[in-house]
Order: sequence, then structure tokens, then C-alpha cells
Amino acid sequence: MANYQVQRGTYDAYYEDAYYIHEIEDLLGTIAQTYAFSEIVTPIYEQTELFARSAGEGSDIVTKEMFSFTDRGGRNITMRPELTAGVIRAVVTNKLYANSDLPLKLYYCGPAFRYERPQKGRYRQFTQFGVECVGVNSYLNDVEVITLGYRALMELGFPHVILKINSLGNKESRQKYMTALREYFANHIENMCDDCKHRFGTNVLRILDCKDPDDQKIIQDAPKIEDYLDQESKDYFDKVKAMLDEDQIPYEVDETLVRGLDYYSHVVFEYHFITEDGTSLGAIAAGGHYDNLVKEIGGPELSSVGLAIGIERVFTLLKQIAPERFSKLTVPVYLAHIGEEAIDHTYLLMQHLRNDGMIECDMTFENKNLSAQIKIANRKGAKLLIIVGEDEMKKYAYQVKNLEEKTQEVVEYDKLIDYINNLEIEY
RNA sequence: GCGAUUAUGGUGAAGUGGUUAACACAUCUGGCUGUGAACCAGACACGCGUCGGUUCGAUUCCGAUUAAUCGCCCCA
Repeated sequence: MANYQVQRGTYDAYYEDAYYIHEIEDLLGTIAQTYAFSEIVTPIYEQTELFARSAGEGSDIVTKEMFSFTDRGGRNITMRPELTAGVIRAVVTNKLYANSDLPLKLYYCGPAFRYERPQKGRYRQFTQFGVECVGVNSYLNDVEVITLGYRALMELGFPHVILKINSLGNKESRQKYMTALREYFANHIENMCDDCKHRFGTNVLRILDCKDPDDQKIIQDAPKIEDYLDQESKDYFDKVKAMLDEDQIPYEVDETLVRGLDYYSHVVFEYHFITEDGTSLGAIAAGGHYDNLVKEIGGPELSSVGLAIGIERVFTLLKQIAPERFSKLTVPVYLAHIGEEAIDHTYLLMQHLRNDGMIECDMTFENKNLSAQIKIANRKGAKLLIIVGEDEMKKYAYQVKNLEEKTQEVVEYDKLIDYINNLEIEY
């Protein structure tokens, strides 16, 4: 007999987990809607080329983390490693920019795939929620997205969130800065760690993130992005910061924040959360401004700003800091029958409650004795137990027992739904 | 892709180179066929992640493999 197991880096969600993950996604969707973003659903796979172009040929995502395959028609296919590229592709394919008021404000939620070493809050199939604002015409678009992310995390129940922001400047500023960095590190790279040597070739900016203490000393004296931003880039960043201040969104500027995707420019940001016992899952959400992606993918020149939230990371952390929020799911009303003859009658009564009263209820179809049924009701967390026996069937009036207060009274068939609704049971 | 730790039932877990793999919780049955407790008597791993090896014999030793967790890389 084959012994199947869940694939590495994937997981099954059921019962409370499935329910609350959905609740988190719904809440995020609602918040995005209040910011006037509308949902977009795009395919889970796209042609490989799309991701190779958008994420950057040299990025780790492209070089070693993609789930790629050739389909039966010989096409090169990749399971999306992130959703932005697909969303922008959809915008271009459907020419959404042509007949809508800009900017386009879209949100998405769905699975993404990266072939990585799994860790806590980090899976090979994971869920991203995010927003994209395509065709920005004001620094306020950036502010709006950053704020949306911050408010969303607060709304989800994080007691505090560290928002880090930085500016990579426009394309020219960024180019100049990267050249300066390359020149600077060229003289030091010999003495730096292997990872940095690798980054030197692929993405110099990433060297700034290095945690090696010896490298840190070298990095401290490296050119600062601030000095390479041209006036336009500086003004842009200043205006963003000023408005965040105005709107009382706390942030800290982190000059080493560069992000891994090649398409970012101007403002980039990350949201971090550290629990009291020091657990950090890295960024729980992150995003940035990008100027060239739409054009790169075949559309007009449109600047955009976007943000992605890692659902699994959010859920893992929230469960750790506020487990009481994710309480056991219950069935509020349970029906019990006495004697085999009462089962069918009870079933019809249950259907009446469900269909005419939208009352969540359940019963067993087995002929069990009453105490066994009470036990099941308790296990399911029922607040109310309706007992159907010989007498009750004759009179169409039932014993309704409040399992918490241990009280009991007789309620007639016609009044049952109102009776239950008036109790205002908390689900 | 690199390094480290771990792996026993539905759950928490103890344990040993050799007859029946503790204990607890949960679950099921009966004592108790109209009311949630307690109690009593039973049941519940033909198996110790998987596959090989050493051995007269392995869950226990060795190897490989798979998975989880942690660190790195990277990222949500």
C-alpha cells in the first residue's frame, strides 16, 4: 500500500485553520475594497518568460526557485512565484489601462510557488494577498498603498508593526548609485564573505543587507543612496515621508532596505513584526514602487506601486500572539432524539430550522441514548439542545435545553425559530 | 543550494539488542433504553517515519532516504 504524504513545503488546512485563514483573507479583501481596490483573479501559471523578465534574470527567484515545466504542447510554463507579474500581464493583455480612469487599483489573493527550503511561516506553496496601483499620478498613490498595508496589519490584530521604508530613486539615480557601489566594493570584495562575493556579481544592492559583522564595517563606509538621489527622487521621497507623518503612520527609514526584485524604484517598504519572545518571521508584508514593469511586459509607460502580504506568516504569528482569537468552531444548536421512532421526526425538525431559520444545527442519525447525545452536543460546543421524544412528537412541542445555564423549557414547533433567534446565541 | 537537531498510537509522551512496547488524555462498549458528572469492567500501536545493512534476533546499532524545526541564502 502506497504511503502518500503531503509534499515538502505544502500543508493541509482544515477545521479552524481553514476557517480562520479564510477570515483573514476576507478581512484583507474588505479593507482593500474600502480603499477602492477591486479584485483581480489571474492564472496560477504563466509562460516562464514573463517571470524571468519581470523578477530579473539574475534574481534568486528566477535562477533557483521556480517551479517550471514544459507542457504537452512544448510551452515553457512556470507556476507563479509571485502575483505582480501576472496581474500586470493581465492589465496589458486586456488593455485595462485604456478604458479606465487611472490609476487602476487592483487587489489579489491566491497561491504562489517557490522552490525553497521550508521553515516556519515559509512554504513552497504559499498564499499572497496584495494590491497593485497601476498608472500612479501622484506620490499619494505610494502613500495610500503603504498606509493600506499598515492599516490592514493593524486591523488583523498586530499590536504593533515596524514599517521600514527607503528610496531607491528613479532609474538614473539608481544606476549612478549602483555604479558607485560597485566601484567601492571592488576594492573590498576580496575580504568579504562568499555570499557578498556572489552578490557583487548579481545584485550589488543586496550586499547592504549582509549580516556578517566584519562586512558590516565595510558597508558602513559605503556610498549612501541619499547622496545619489537626484532632486526629483529626493522630492518624491520627502513628500511621501511628509504625508506619512501627517497621517500618523510610524515608519523608520532603513538605507539598507533594497528588496530582491529588480523592478523596484523610488519607494520600497517592508513590514516586520517581532513577538515578545523575539520570534520574527522576516517581513510579513513588503512592496514598492516600480516604473518599468508595465512597459517591460509590453504595455505603455506606466508607473505603479504595489504591496504583498504573506498570509501564512500573518496567520502563524497571529496564532502565536493571540491564540484565543482562533477558538474552536462550534455548532450552536444540537438535536437529540429518544428512541428509533423519533429519528426521522427529528431530522425533519432539523431541516425546518436550517431551511426556514438559517440556524446552524446538527444531530446524529444513529440510535444513541440521550446521555451519549448530550455528550456529542457538548463536544461540538452546542449552546442549545432540542430533545425530541414520544411526547414531544405527539404535541409538536419540544424540550429546549440551554446547555450553559442548565435550564430547560418547552417550545412549540411554530415558535422554535423565533425562540432560538431571540436568545442571541453568540457563535 | 549549504549546515544543525529531531521522527514511537487520535494526542502528550516513557522505554528496551530478545517472551504481551509503560503511563496519561481522548475515543468506543457494557454496568445505566428521557438528560450533561463521578465510578466500575473491558477495548484501542501485528507497530516504534520509510528502505536497506549488521546480528541467531532490532523499535533500540549503522547507512541511505523522506519530513518537520532552526541557522545561512533568499523572500511574503
